[in-house]
Parts: sequence; structure tokens; C-alpha cells
Amino acid sequence: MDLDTCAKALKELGHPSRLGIYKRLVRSGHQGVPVGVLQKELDIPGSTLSHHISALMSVGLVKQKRDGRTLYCIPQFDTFNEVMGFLSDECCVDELT
Amino acid sequence: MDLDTCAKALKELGHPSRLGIYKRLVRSGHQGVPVGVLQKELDIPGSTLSHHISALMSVGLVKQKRDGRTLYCIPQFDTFNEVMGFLSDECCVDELT
DNA sequence: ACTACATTTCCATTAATATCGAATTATTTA
DNA sequence: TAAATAATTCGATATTAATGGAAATGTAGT
Repeated sequence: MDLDTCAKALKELGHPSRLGIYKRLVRSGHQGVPVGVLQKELDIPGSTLSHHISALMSVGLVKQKRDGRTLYCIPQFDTFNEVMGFLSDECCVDELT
Repeated sequence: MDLDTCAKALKELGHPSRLGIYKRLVRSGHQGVPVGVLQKELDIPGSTLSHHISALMSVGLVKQKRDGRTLYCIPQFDTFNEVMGFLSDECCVDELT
């Protein structure tokens, strides 16, 4: 992961609603959470929520999978871990105490 | 650190120039880097750079300390670590392999 | 006091983001 | 195929962010 890619991901996580969405998704693990459940739990209007979800998808932090009428949002741990890796490698100090 | 505070910090890191600035500061450790050095190394116009720096300061990721005519930018590791802590605690999975 | 230097603040412009009701698309069930 | 449900896209508006030249501020040396 390079700096620009990392910055884009951080930008999308840098909004309280989107960070809340991602946090909620992580709680549920690999099976994901339906958009409608997010909408009720986080109390965000449908269209607004939809934009936030697609912002998270645009940087690979979330994917969707349809099951009948419901769309599940699934967190992409790999992408998140790459972001964490970049921050850890490039922006952390490792002082030998 | 709460979600809103974390989101604000991530938002500021979520810009390639600012992430680059922070990364550069971390490289230099506690003594910091003069604004002018950042300006030359990162090739950003003075006023633009100044805005980016104050954005990072507004969320506590950077502080400044004057020494004569030069202003040093000093990364605030504590704030950064709190951000990392929040992400690690609230947005990471800990699967027992 | 004057000049040079380092950086910020002012100011204006342009671009991007956030928001959400209404209309639309996709899917299921009767 | 019509109605119900789930979610997106459209469209319009409001707000915030990014950018950088020019003017102002603070500091040091002469």
C-alpha cells in the first residue's frame, strides 16, 4: 500500500458516520450486515447511508453481496489491515526504549 | 478517545500532503522539522503548507515550537497512538486463528 | 530603525463533500 | 402481473475544504 492509497482510505474513515458504519460491520464479522439494519441502528436516511457505503466501497474497505432483496455489507479486513500496516510502518516510532 | 475525535484525526491524515507531512515528521522524531524544510522537501507553497500544518495541529497530531525565526513542527505521538488504539480496539478483528 | 528572513493570515476562487426527498431499479411473493 | 420490500440513483442545495498569491506578523542581525 502506498501513501496515496492509504490517504484515500483514511479520508473515507475520517467521517463519523462512515467510521461508525465500519466499526459496526467489524462487530458482525464476515457474514456482514444488511443495509437496512445499518439504517435502523445508526439512524441514517437511506440515500445518505447509501452514499457513505459506496464511499467505503470505493476504497475497498467494504463489499456488498446480495441475498434476495437484502444487500449485505461486508467489511474487507485485508484492506483495513494494509492501512494499519502502512501507518504502523511509516508513521510510528519504534524507539528501543 | 471517542469515535468523533478519532474520525477528525483520520480526516486530517486522509489527505496525501498531510499524511506525507506527518510521515516526514515522524522520521525526524522529537526534535521536529522546520516549516521551511518541509516546504522545500515536499515542494508545497508556503500558504498551502501552513494550512495543512494547522489542520494537523487542530486535531493534536502536531505542535509547533519556535526557535528564533524558525518554527519547528513536532509530531505528537500520543495523539497518533490513541488513534491507532481506537482503530485497533474498535475496528479490528481478533480472531483466534 | 532598517533589511532580511521565516512563516502565517487574509482574501478570493474553485472544487469537492454531505445531505436527503423523490423517483427508480431489483427482487420476491401473492 | 401487481403489490410490497430493499436499496440505489437522481437532482438540487448547502456546507466545507483546498489552493496559492499578496499582505501582514514576528524575529534576528546590522
